[in-house]
Amino acid sequence: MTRRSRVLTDEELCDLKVTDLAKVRRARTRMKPAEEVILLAETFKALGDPTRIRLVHALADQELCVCDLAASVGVSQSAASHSLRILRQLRLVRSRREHKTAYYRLDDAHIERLLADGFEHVEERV
Amino acid sequence: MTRRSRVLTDEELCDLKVTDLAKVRRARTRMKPAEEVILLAETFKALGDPTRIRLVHALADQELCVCDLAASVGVSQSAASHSLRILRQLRLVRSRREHKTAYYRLDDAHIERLLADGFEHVEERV
DNA sequence: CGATCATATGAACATACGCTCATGTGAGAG
DNA sequence: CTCTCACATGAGCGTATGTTCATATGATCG
Repeated sequence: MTRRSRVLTDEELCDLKVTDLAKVRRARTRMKPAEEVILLAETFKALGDPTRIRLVHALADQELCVCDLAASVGVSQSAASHSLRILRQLRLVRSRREHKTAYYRLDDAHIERLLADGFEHVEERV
Repeated sequence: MTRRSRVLTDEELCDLKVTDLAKVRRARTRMKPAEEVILLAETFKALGDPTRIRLVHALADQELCVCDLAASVGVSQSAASHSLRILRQLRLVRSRREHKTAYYRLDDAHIERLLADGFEHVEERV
């Protein structure tokens, strides 16, 4: 999903100049494993779209079915469904079926906090 | 930067079926203004890339200059500089100049929390 | 069975993205 | 002044993204 984002090999890294080797070593030691970094990037990327922000924000308050979500955020049913699939694959939302209807809600409490932190950050910029 | 993400007009919305009008009204009332939503989407999109996640994570710990950042996250100086500009434009990082060197650090404490929340979320998925 | 409803999915299109490569800029050193 | 250093930026590339349109799925009803 996310670009392969190749990290330079050690050999290629030798071409890069460094001014403070201790700091670089420290940063590289602390670095999270590639798998986690990539998964987190995919998660943020999933939230990096106004429609999906609106979907998640709408679900922070109440459970909604697909057609009500589409109407709430102002996109077609198809567009809502495509976006919800992306959010579902990244465990940002989950759905349950009741008869013919699929009800969506946030997957866990982290998501709401992530969104709230984000809004808090942008609201400082008026 | 982020796609225009047009929200359907009221007229187009009439074509959408709704199962619970009260819930839809509630969601639409609670919805954040478009400007904030778009800015937040741009912010998450900026974090939606492994290289920029690594840059921000490296800066959570210490101030670093561009060449040390490039070496820390394993990309070329040019790629690091391009990515840093995006993070700077969204007020995720800020830089100061000292002689010929540009030192970067996180712009505020929110960013570190946003990243920590994100890692906490993905770490639950092993 | 066939018809309908709510949702999911595939193809296709225009646009956006992240990297590399080449070059620009501005401060310091000689 | 020229040269170098650390960084910034523009062009161009292959690829990824978000939407629409058309169609598929799967449950419910007559």
